[in-house]
Amino acid sequence: MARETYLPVLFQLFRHHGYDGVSLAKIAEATGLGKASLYHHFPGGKAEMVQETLAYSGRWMTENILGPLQGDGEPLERLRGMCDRISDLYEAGEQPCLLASLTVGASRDIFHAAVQERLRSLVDAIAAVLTEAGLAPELAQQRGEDAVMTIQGSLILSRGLDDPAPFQRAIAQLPERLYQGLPSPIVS
Amino acid sequence: MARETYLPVLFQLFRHHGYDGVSLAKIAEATGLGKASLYHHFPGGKAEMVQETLAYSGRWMTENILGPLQGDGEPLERLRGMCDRISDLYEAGEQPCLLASLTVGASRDIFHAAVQERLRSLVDAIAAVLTEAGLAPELAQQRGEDAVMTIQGSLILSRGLDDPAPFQRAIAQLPERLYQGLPSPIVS
DNA sequence: GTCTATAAAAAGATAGAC
DNA sequence: GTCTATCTTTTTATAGAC
Repeated sequence: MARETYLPVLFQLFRHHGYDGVSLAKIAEATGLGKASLYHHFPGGKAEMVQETLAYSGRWMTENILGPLQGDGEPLERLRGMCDRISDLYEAGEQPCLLASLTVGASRDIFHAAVQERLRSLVDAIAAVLTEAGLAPELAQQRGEDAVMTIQGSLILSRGLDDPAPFQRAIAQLPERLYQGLPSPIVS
Repeated sequence: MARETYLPVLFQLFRHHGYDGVSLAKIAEATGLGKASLYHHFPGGKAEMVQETLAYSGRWMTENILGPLQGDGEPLERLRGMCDRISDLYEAGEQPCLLASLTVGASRDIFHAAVQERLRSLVDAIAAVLTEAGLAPELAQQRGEDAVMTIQGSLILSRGLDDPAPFQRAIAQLPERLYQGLPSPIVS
């Protein structure tokens, strides 16, 4: 089996348990591979597994979020599409965020640069859409940050409360909130 | 030394590294105690240390946040005071949240109920202030949720970006945002 | 590419002296 | 209340057969 086969499993493991919470024994069990086989696919051990998992989720992000955001539909529609994909990624508020989980413990230092770049690229992509829609660049940047903090915060809250409603409501309101003060196209 | 002496140290360790990321060796080093001495103070081991740390931070929360929120000043002033204490707690966006760190890994299952109760009590306390100020209860509840998700999300973002500005801006804007649509008292 | 076996280190936990 | 010493289990990692 090729290593890509195991990336979805690793993704689930690391987003839920973080770096320190995942042992090779757990990975072996979840993948069905022996420990030695894991080292065959990932000679660098757990750190390399996380690196590859980050790259895997980064490809998903680029393809499903960043790409469409730079597309050519109406800006507001692109933001709505983004929220749909965000909801998919986190399964309507039931699943944790890999990036957030990696900011805890030993992994913070190891993967900080990668996490930072991923957060920044999402903030920037949202800001670019809003700028294109006519918002002042500085305000657009702030709203990009608002969007990401809303996603992250609503996930923490929904999972902490065991209630997906706050996440779902926040995501549903997000496009209009980001678009506040901008002319909605083709209202009539 | 009494066990309370070590709670601030444990608080820092667990908020930064979570449950799985903190070993007894680290705790021994940070507290200056031997492992055996730690078991003298906390016979239940690491799990009991986290329990006590949660209780410790809960007392701080009650005294500095929940109590003042139920006080008798102007509602808007109470919300501003809450934001000041929140900023203290997280050192203007530099420090992570214990509750959020405990939602990762093995600790999620163990401490989920405690984390849930803590989040809910903050949401409810904010909602109560807004209801008192004249907001419809359902909307007040949503804004309580918005407040907590903003705090959590801005922390993740600021620490992820290595830039305290998003946290500081979000916290600075929070009281007025929560108060939106309500009459600000004594404007003239 | 996967396995069994094994080694080396770290982590959690306890006994018993002071 | 703190320590040294020790034990057990878990974890990471590797060697080598198939």
